[in-house]
Amino acid sequence: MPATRRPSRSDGDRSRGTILEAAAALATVEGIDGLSLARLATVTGMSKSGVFGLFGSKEELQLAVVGHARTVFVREVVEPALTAKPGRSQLLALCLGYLDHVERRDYPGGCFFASVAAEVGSRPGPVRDLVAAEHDAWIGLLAAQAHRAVADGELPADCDPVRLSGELGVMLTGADIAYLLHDDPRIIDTVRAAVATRLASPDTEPS
Amino acid sequence: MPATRRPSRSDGDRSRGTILEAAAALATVEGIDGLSLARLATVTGMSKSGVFGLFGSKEELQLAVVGHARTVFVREVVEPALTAKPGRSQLLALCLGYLDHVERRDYPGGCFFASVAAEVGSRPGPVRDLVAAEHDAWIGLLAAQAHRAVADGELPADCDPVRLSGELGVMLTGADIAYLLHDDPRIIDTVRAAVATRLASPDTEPS
DNA sequence: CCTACCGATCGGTAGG
DNA sequence: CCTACCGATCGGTAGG
Repeated sequence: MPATRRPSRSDGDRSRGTILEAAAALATVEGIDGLSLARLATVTGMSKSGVFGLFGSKEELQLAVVGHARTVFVREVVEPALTAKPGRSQLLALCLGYLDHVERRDYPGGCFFASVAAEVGSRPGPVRDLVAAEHDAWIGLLAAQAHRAVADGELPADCDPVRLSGELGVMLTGADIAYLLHDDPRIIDTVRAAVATRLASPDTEPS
Repeated sequence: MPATRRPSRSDGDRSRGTILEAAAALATVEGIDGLSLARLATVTGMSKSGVFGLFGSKEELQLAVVGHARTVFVREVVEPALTAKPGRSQLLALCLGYLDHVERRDYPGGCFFASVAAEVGSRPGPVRDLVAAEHDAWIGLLAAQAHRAVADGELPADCDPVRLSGELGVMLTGADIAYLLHDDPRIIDTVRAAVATRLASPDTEPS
């Protein structure tokens, strides 16, 4: 049993991870289209064509960056909320976890998906499609807990889980962008309170 | 009295206007940093250095584009709402006017300020500062009507106009981005209903 | 306002 | 993974 490192995690894998971590953070500031192979090479100490070779094209790099950001989002926002009781509590924990993630500045440009969604939302292509799919998955997570909360009587029976989750998602994305623009934590607190209120009072919206 | 055109609006003024109109629309899709003098020259039929000369630098062009977008925003969103009765009605009209503006796709990339705020929010500089100032002015407009609504008894006395306007601003920005990403008008309808509900029910938020 | 040009940087390729 | 290179495009300048 030699002490040499296991081949199961190659240098290439490690390089990929290093690049993706730097790229995801950079993308929240410069945009996912503003990523440059040369800059990533400099940051990670590789050659430009070395970075290129690991991904095959800039678009493949961008798709890999979105996948990496998803992993981070699950770890930083979703998983901590899973300890809360399913239903209203977990729904609230997911929303507050998102706002904590933004306020913590896990990425310098706030929430990766809010930032990139605003950038690629009006630019059709595989990157937009993947970002939209991940966003749907996130809203679906909120909707599932909203549904459970209604089923358990924690929210009014006439509350539409899909509309409620859409409304919450909109508030969270908006909070991220307003926070970036002003660097003022009061807007995060305002949205924390608004989310809590929304989940405490009956859903009296007209259809 | 010769029939020749008045000198009060020079060719340069007209060229500026043509460029700014194209640039504002382009910026909502490609980003305000993605604007290129060469592309704007092609679109407007000028030479690249002709465009450059009218503004002096790319940054000056960007600042002029933000100013133009402000004019459009006032014309498309603010002014139509001013016919509504000051207070709760005008506050609602401003919010619904914003959502109409987004759904109408006055710009291909939705609301200019939401798009550009997400882009430059984490990038310090004059462009960010100007965008932030215009955003503040918009929220201030909402806050003034919220204040009036409270004073007139149209909203509960314990409703904080600043928090309410921040909350509304967040919902509107979030709606814009979600609509871009999915091209689904249902999210706009959901937010229309949420805004109406928010302005109809008491402000029961904890401080 | 134009043509013609500058140095820098881009994504990607050749060849190893 | 590397060096060396490609054609294209960038913001900006010179000179008129």
